[in-house]
Formats: sequence, C-alpha cells, structure tokens
Amino acid sequence: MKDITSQQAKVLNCIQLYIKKTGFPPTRADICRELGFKSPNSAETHLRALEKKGFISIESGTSRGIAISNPETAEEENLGYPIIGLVAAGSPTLATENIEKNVNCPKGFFGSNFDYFLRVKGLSMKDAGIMEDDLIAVKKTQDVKNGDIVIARIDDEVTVKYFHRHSPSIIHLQPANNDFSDIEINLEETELYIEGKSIGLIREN
Amino acid sequence: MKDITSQQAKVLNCIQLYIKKTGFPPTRADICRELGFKSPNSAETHLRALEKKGFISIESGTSRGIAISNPETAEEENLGYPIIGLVAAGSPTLATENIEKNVNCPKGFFGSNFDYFLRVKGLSMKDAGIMEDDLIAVKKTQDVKNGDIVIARIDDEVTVKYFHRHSPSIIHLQPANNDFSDIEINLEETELYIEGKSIGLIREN
DNA sequence: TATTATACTGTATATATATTCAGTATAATT
DNA sequence: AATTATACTGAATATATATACAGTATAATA
Repeated sequence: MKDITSQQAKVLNCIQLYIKKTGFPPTRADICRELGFKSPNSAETHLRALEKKGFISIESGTSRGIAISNPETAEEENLGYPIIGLVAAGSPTLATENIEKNVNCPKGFFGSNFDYFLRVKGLSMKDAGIMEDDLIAVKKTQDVKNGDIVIARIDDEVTVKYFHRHSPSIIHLQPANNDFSDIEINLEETELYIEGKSIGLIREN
Repeated sequence: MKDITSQQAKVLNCIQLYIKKTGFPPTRADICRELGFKSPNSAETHLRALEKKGFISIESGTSRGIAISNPETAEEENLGYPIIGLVAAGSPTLATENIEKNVNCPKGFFGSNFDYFLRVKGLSMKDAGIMEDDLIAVKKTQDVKNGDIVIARIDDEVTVKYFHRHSPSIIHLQPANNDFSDIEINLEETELYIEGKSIGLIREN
C-alpha cells in the first residue's frame, strides 16, 4: 500500500464517515459538499488517486460505486476470529478443516493482537486455570520467554504448556497439573515448533 | 416491526447480499436482475413496502439511497460492559461496587446475555479454573441451579462460589479450593442475596 | 529540464437511476 | 361488496451522477 497524501486521507475519511452515517457511499458532489471543493473533478481526481494506490475500488459507470478495499479496517471491525478445534496431525493449524467456527471479538480485546482461538483439550494446564474446552487466544509468534504459556507442536502433535529454556538446546514444556510430567526436549534430537503463545482466555459456561 | 412477506424478505436479503458483495446498495434495476423481475417498478413497490414496515430507509432522489435500518445489529455490535471490582473472595470484606472501566464485547458473546464483568480477587475458585484478576461475565438473575457458579452477597460481602441448596432454608456456598471451606447459610438466620451467576470468563494474560 | 503527481476550478454531457403513471391479477380485510 | 395489500409488466421522464475535456498552479521526481 503506497503512501497517502493528507488531502487523499481526508477524502478517504470522508467516504468512510459518509457510509457510516448514511449506509451508502457518497457521490463526487457529496464529497465536494463535505470537504468544500467547488468542482466535482476535485473529488474525481482524488478518487482516482486513491484507487490507483489501492485504498478504494471504483465501479465504472456506477453511481456511488465506491467500495473501500481496506483489509485493516475490516479486521478492526469485528469479523470473526477462527476457533481451532482438534488439529489433525500433519495439517497446518489454520487450515479451514480445523476451524470449528468463527467468533466475533473486537480486535485488541486482550491488549495485544492475536490470531486465533484454540479450544483446549485435557487438563494438563488445570492449575494455571486452563480447563477443558476453554478458548485460548493465541498470538502467532516464535518470540517466547520462560514462563510463557506456549502452543507447541512436537511431531505433529499440538500441546499447550509453560515454556522453559534450560540451555540453548534443552527446552522443558511444563504442565500445570501434578498428574502430568514435564516434557524435556533436546532440539538436537526432536523437532519443536512454537506455534505461538497464549495472551488470553475465554470460557463459555 | 411488522410482518414481512416472503417476497419482501427475498428483496431485503438481496439488498444485504449486494451491499456485502459490492460495498454499496443496489439500484432498482440491480434488484430486478438479481431476482428475475422484469420491471423496475417491481423492485420499487417492494422497497416501499419494506420502508413502510421499517426494515429499510430510502433517501428520496438519491441513487442507491437504500439503508438497512437495523437497530438490532447496532445493539449486537459492541457497547461497553462495565468491569466491577470484587473484594477478596476467600475471606471477603466489604463490597463496594465500583466500575473499574468499560470493556468492549459483542452482545451475546457468551451464548446467553450478561450484564457486567466482575474482577475476581483471591483463589477460592482456583480448581474451577477461576484465577485472581480473571473477569467473570455475570448474568444478573436469581434463577440459579445447584452446581452453578454464583455471585452471592452475604452481609455486604460479595463472593463467588458454587451454589448448592441442601434444603429449602440451607444453602451451601462451596469453594473450588481445598484451602477454603464451605460456607453454610441458614436463610432463617442470615440474609443471602444472589447477585447472579457466571456464564463465562475472560482472562487477559 | 522535462515529466509526473498533486490539487484545484469550471463546463459539458451521456447515461444511470429514481420515480411516476397506466395496467393486470390475486388474496386478505373491513 | 368495497377496500387494501401484495405482486407483478411495461413505458416514460426528470434528474442524479459519472466522467471527459479544458484550464491553472505548485511541488516532486528523473
């Protein structure tokens, strides 16, 4: 996405406000009225610039045929975050077959951004207050610190545990339940992939 | 909102789909194309009926001036829910309900509607996966069943516990932590007010 | 230095669009 | 039995709207 000029930003903002207020996009004349332009061509050229830069799309020959093509805006609203259920061995986590359903949730709901919800199976993190069927808000990242609750993949199996790096090649995945024991992983022997870390939790009673 | 006929529902649905697909409302001709009508007046009369019944608003003299007037959608979006601080849940003291802040959350996020978030203090419900500083989604109701996690008030002390009615006048408020013991309440001696019950939980790591 | 992008005004026009009028027909109310 | 709502076709039209063309001017590139 190319840079936007201040005037073009004004026009883009004007369009967004107009849609929010009326339910449909403005005409060139409407934009002129809102922003004080005296010629519809002022709006037209700005629209063409915004289209060229990818901020909007314009349907030719169509009245009010302006559509805001803004992936960020769409995300900021509240489209769904996918709930990932049982992750089939070998399949990528976010593959559509793993998506249980989508859930509405404001962006930044948990302070930091996150990518999906993972439905918890088992009670290995019980003492951390993570129960069966809870939804963990997962932020996809490899940047994890000791003590973080991580979503890790060992040999196509996904697990949620505390992360502890004991040495450059030895990592402990620690449960929060005395009935389970630590998983010690030697990175020289076993492959470990950190899917991300937990930044929040939702429980539906 | 008056009844809608099946044809009017088709038109309304067509408008919603068209907006979702293109970003702007359809013209009369567009509706005809989508639904197979041969006269723009077919769309026009349906639009007028939908307007009369309050499902849409039409801006006169304006191309594509159709807006879906859906108060439910607006409510469903995200108004704020208050977060209310709770005093220590293990050995509760005074219960001054004060609003910590408001948090955005889609209505019906936890299946059922709820009224506010309660910030948990103490670990008396630890084994139920309710940790310190968790936010409990509280639905204000007196209609609670045995086993429900309730928010109860005893002499101005607010506490979160499992609800168990042993007899018409004897109620047990049961913690989920071996370090705490049951609270037995004889309704003939002590006043108990059920603020509501937990229908969900949010944790921000 | 020439070119391109930005940022406008002002006029003109083909056409996209709302909207009215004239009908036909069926079902539901009053 | 008369009225009203629904559900359409078909034609006509005023106007709302996109869009091209003709200019002016400044700043940023190449």
